[in-house]
Amino acid sequence: MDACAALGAKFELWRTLQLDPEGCPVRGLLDKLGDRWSTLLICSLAAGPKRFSALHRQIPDISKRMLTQTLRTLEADGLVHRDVQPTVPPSVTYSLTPLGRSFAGPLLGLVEWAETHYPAVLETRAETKRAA
Amino acid sequence: MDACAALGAKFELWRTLQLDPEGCPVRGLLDKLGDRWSTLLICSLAAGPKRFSALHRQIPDISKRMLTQTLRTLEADGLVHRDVQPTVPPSVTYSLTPLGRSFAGPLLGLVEWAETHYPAVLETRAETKRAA
DNA sequence: CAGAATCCCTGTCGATACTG
DNA sequence: CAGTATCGACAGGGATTCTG
Repeated sequence: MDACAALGAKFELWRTLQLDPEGCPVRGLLDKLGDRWSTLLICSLAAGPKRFSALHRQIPDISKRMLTQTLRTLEADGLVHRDVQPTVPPSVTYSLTPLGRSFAGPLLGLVEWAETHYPAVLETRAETKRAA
Repeated sequence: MDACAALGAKFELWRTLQLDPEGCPVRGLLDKLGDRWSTLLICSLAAGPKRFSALHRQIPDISKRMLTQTLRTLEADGLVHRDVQPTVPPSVTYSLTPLGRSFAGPLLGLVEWAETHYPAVLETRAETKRAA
């Protein structure tokens, strides 16, 4: 059975379970990880633990608000560990948990697919635009 | 080099390229595929071609509006093929393109990770909630 | 330094009604 | 059947300001 058939089979199974978010991992997890910043932060932290301001410098176009919020969500989901040193000024270091690191494999697969096929997608988009 | 280090290395590379969406596949593609419906539709179509109303029945809580819109985006990106039969009443069949099918592999990896680790995530979420 | 709090705008999305 | 059109609600997210 190829990946395509396997995916279809899984979908059929979820469907019989009403596709509710609690029971469907795709909806429960990918909804969260699918936002603009989560995956990017995981990629950044995959290179090693980083402090809040270091993360902010690496991804300049995220606001402090969204950086905080996204990190907290990832922490609540158990993918990221937040280490607070009670010094003055405070120093907070973020790192991937074992669970977060275990996510690197599947994510890398996705990223490699994206790198490989992104040119083709851009080409298709351009054609669609010309046709319109 | 494990997946985690590989991911970190890729991030470092993108960062030197300004992380702009045009040059960064993660931002250019996962932003689109990361919404609530795209991956679900790809899963459904992975089982085989389906007509518009069949897709709608399989995913009851998507509106016709979003179903149309999401399918059109996937078509514009070259992942989905739209086949219109000019009959009365019209019959439109959607299917995965070869590019779309090639996406099934990485997506399956993600789905399997989600299935495996979703219980742990739910547990962590529950703990966080209790602590709050 | 690492946020918390507030304001406000924008796009996203659902509901509904209509059409070829 | 397979959409399109329009409206309105709501939340995502940016900018700014304040704090321990």
